[in-house]
Amino acid sequence: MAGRLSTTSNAVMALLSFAPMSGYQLARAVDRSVSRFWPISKPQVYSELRRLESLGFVEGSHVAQDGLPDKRVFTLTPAGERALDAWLQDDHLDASRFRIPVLVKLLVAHRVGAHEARRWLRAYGAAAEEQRRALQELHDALADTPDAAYARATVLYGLKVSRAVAEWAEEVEHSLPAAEIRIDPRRRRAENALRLLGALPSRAGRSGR
Amino acid sequence: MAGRLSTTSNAVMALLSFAPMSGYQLARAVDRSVSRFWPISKPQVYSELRRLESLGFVEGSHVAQDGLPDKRVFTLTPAGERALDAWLQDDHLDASRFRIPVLVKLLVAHRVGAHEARRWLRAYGAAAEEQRRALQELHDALADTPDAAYARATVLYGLKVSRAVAEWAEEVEHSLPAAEIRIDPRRRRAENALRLLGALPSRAGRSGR
DNA sequence: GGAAGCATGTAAGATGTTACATGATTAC
DNA sequence: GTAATCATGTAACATCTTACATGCTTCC
Repeated sequence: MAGRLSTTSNAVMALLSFAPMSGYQLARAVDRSVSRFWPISKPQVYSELRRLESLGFVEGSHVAQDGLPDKRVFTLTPAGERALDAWLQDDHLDASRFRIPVLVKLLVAHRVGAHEARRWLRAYGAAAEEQRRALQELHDALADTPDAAYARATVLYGLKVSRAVAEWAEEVEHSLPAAEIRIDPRRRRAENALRLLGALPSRAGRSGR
Repeated sequence: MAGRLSTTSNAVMALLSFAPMSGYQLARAVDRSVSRFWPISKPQVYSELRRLESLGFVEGSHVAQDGLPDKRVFTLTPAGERALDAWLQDDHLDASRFRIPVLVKLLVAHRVGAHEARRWLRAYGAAAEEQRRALQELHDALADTPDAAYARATVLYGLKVSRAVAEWAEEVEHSLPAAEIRIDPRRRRAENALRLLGALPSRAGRSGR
């Protein structure tokens, strides 16, 4: 068992644990389920299937269809089930990753001024709010399906995070310095900012959020 | 100007806008600043520098040191500054990406049972709480540096998100079905779950959170 | 005076995305 | 009867990570 499987591989096996599927169907299932917190593109699904097949964790069988293109339907093998369960039981998992471009922009917002920064925040906050609304709806819709307990928990995660993000945008928008000199404050402030960065702690052995 | 620059490239330029740096210094600066919301590994920093140099956005100059290895110090060129500002002003930016392995596990938690799921949630919640605490400290430390307004805002983001996540873990941990049959409930429940997935909305043209 | 760590970087490979291909079926 | 969309997938490329290399300097 050399070389541990990625979260992506395991996500694919997780979906196949529900039912055998073709690559195309799998990609669609990803879209409706894990993509919210673990996106996998369609070609990526196919290459994971190739990898998993070569490991003996899934098994494809050719199915001719009429009217539609032939397909290969993949089934999780017993070895695949074991690998999936081993992953579930493994305590040492990858940390979550958050990548948020607005924050990168914000770190150099002095280049464009507070007015522009407020525009970003409004737009970003509105998107978060819209997201929150959609997830709230989904969460409510799942409320009376007891079998959906775990799925609902994942929705609740997104719901709480988007709420926090919307709040953040609103709060920061209003706390930004009201007026700001725009006529080349860059150099001076940049140097201050740099000194600041030096003072920030390193995240060398960081534990994921 | 064919082929837009990635957020990563722009993040590198953003840091260079503070001061010229070698690849090594840059990688360290990344670690202390943007890595929290936009991680960039060291080799990635070097390859971005090569790319940016070939585009004329940064310029490297050889510096001999004594005691230490020689280095190349990179400076943002005027064209680089323009590219950075163009990116800042561009409204159509990449969406944020969240990748959260626990949620993948949670979607198939019926395979291991609620007891185990609660363990995951406790561990994940504790990590989030620890993160929150560290960020709170950092946020407080920045409170009386007016120049740090934007940096503080980025810290506040992480702070609010980790607080939301810790809350979520706690709440879900306590709302999970108290007892659960573990003796192969898989197949039956799996089919239910699959039907459920089919009912979930697709995220085809999703707007980032 | 050996081990650990710093400062500088590269090579190789894994992971992930954008764009394309193809034939049927449905929508208007 | 043409345009869009579905169902199936592949090719080419971009991004990012893990592991390695090298010589100094500091620590104990």
